[in-house]
Amino acid sequence: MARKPAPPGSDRRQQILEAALDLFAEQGLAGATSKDIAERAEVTHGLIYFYFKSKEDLYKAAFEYALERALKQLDLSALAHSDEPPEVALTPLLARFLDTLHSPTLLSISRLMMHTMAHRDWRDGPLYDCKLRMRETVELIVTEVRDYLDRQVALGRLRPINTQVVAMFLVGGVASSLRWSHGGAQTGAQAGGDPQAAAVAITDTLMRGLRLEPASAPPDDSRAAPALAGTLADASSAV
Amino acid sequence: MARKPAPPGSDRRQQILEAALDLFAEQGLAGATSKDIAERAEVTHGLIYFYFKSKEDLYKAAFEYALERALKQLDLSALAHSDEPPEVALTPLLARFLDTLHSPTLLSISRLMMHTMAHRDWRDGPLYDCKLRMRETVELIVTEVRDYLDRQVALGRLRPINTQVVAMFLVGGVASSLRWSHGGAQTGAQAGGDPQAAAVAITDTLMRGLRLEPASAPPDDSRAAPALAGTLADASSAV
Amino acid sequence: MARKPAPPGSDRRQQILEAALDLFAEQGLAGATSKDIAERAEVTHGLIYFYFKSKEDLYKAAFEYALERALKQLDLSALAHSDEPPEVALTPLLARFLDTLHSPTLLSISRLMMHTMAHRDWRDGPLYDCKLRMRETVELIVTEVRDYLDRQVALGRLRPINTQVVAMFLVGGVASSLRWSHGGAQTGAQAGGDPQAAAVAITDTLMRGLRLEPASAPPDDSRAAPALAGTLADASSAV
Amino acid sequence: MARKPAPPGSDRRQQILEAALDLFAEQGLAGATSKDIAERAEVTHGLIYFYFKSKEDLYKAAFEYALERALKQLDLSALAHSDEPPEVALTPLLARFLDTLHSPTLLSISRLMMHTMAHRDWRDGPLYDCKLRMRETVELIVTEVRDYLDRQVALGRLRPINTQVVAMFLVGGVASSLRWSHGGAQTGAQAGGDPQAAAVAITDTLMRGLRLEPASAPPDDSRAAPALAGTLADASSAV
DNA sequence: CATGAATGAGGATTCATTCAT
DNA sequence: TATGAATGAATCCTCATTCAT
Repeated sequence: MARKPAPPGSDRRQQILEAALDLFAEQGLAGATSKDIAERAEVTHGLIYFYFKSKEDLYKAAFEYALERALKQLDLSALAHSDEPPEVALTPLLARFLDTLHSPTLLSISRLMMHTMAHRDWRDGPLYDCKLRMRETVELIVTEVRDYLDRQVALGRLRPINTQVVAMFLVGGVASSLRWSHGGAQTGAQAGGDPQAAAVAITDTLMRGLRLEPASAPPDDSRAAPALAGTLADASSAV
Repeated sequence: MARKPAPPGSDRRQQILEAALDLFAEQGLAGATSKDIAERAEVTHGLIYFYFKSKEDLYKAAFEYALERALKQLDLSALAHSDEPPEVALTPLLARFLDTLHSPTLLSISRLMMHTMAHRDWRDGPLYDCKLRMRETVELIVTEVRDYLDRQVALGRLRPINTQVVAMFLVGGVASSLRWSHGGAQTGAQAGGDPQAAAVAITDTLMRGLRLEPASAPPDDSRAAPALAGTLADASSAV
Repeated sequence: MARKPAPPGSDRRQQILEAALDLFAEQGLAGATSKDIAERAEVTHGLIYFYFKSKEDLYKAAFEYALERALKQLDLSALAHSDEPPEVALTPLLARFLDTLHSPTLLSISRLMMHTMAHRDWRDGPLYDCKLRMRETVELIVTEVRDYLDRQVALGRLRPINTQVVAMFLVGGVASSLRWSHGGAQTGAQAGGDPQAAAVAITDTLMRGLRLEPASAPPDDSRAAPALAGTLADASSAV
Repeated sequence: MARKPAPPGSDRRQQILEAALDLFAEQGLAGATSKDIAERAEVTHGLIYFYFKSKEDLYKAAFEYALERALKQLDLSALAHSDEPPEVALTPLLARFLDTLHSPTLLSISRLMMHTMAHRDWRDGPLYDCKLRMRETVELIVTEVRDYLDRQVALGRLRPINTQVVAMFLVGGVASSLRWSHGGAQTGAQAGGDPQAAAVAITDTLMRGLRLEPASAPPDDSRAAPALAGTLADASSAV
């Protein structure tokens, strides 16, 4: 008695994935029910188990789906191999990052990832795969940024600071913005602020601190720089 | 059938709270079961409902309990009214912050907060109170830091930058560190890194970017400063 | 784990309703357990919540179901607009009423209604809807009887007595029979008594008191008395 | 740690009984909780089990307590051995009966009895004792009324009708009034009007139907009586 | 492909009852 | 007498999952 013969061009699997993304983002793996997901996808809940092995499986699929979408929108390729100065190469990337995290369409993605991270998961836990995947991705991004910074240092534009630490701090600091916006407000745009402007402000301030400045106080730096290098090296693992 | 007469000196309510904190941190509100909580607290599950109205109520109580514990350990009072330079006043605070977030005893607290934030919660949702409480707390901390920075600016130690933005970035950036550590690893201590050292690195770098430096190139600054001021003003709401 | 594919032609919803009617009748809303209902309906308890929102909802549905069944069996339409004398119009109605109340199939219905009435229910209590429904129904019946009596008075067959009061007493008195039978015995059929005869006895006696009789009719009495004696004898068990 | 030393003159047992009466009346045996009863009695719930073996036991005690109170207020003694005409002996009794059932203080008693009767109870069920007790009591009342009617018949005031049946119908009919008031309304006085007037109307109408009228046929009655006696004997078990 | 009835384990919550104090 | 913390069986209800159609 399969009535609705599936309107041509409709992709039920996609609908389910999209609905799952939203609901898992709102409620987490345990909180979202398969019935609710089916309802939001305008599909009967039995169908979920045609396309996905289990709820857990659906979570993983939704996670992967979200991750890919976010990475595509982020477009790291612009940074790869770039030798442009930060204002040209880095700032737009950060702006896109902030955009990604705050855009209404992708807000659920960042929330989904927060749920994924919040979970304490043992090696055989349901979300463990997702957490591994996430770690990989963060490393990918940080590496890309670090490589860019390395090139800038080589070009003599930045002080020879520990680029790994700076990359992590940069990415982490920007990412944290979503903590406050999600944690605090319901509109997601409450803070209003133009992400573009925020990106400029952040890179500008940080770069100012990293810039290779001939006129800076030599005695202070000579003492600070080595110490800093050491601590940043250690700090890398903490960030 | 009330057998065990409660070993003297034991505080069952406390035990339950502690167990709830751990389990909610690990699994979230929906994922943690009252039975598991009772088991970890070494208490029968019926007793939970003697001390708490519902699982939700227990979550709120655990959240509040955790928040207070974290704030106490953070000890903001050291920063209040301080006119000491950043190395003396700010760095130890950040170090304590990082400590708080990473210390094994308080690791569950930060995870609990991630769960709280990850949740999309409507005005009448179960975790809404917690989210409000969290927002308040973040604001409290940021305000304290901003006030300190304002005083430093007044003393001529820092450029007259938008202190609100800087405070948010500082706090947010540091806080983000727990994202990566929790997101990636299972040991919680994997990143190892001395929080003390990380705090030094972070404040040092940021302060370097903010420092009022007589020797810096006036023409560059005169152009950069206004632009920066403007974007930071806008950015304040975004961070 | 959906095994049994529902024997064709079976109406699970009906089975549940029927079982619920029986058990709520026996034990009341609070006393009957959903597990027992499911068992009696030969259905798994989960299924109850597929067809009904809650136990309370099931109670209401069972109540409505019972009420409709009773009203159909009562068949008030025979009385409506009738100008026949009481022996023809009223007595069969009462007989059917008694039948309804005592028939083994419908015994649970009357018990269910007693439970409903016994409950003290505030405007938002679980059984309030049922009580309203019941009041409506009683009023419906009483009104029908009163209208009939009004017509009889207009035809000069009865004294111009307060027909509302008489209608209520008639209906109430007959209904009370179930109080005693239910209150006392466990077989439900113990009182045995032919409801037909009881109905005759009751209308006969009451009508004798209401009849417009200038001079009591000796010939009528001579015929009535033996009949009365017999019917009252039978009725004794019904009252 | 027995703090409150029980104000002298306070009878905790009584308080509990009273509270139990109210709550069992409102919710039935299963619906009322011991904690609620304790609260209404302004007593801790542990104390209930000092005075009563179990909730069931408390129900029985409350039932007995209520029954005695109702019987006292009914005061059957006025009818016993009375040779007064119905208007003098019977009508006031009915009026008191109606009063008892409707008086706010005793409303809970009648409700408690409805709960008791509504219950389908097997020989070993929790309320079985109460149902037996109730049957006894009804028989007691009916017998008293019947004996009175017998005396009236002997005095030649009433036709030699089956007095048992009449007594049952009288008591049952009157009792039914509470069905409507409890089932329908909250004021208890909605339909009924003045219980006094109702009592008059009822006895008047019934007596009019039973009165010995000069023209009635004696021989028929003499034949009817023996047959009647037999069937009535059976009827007794119905009460 | 799609449906939705059916299952049953599991989870939150209640509550009668006990008992050390 | 009186208290109230503690227990645990029982209850209502949910929900992931299956499968005949």
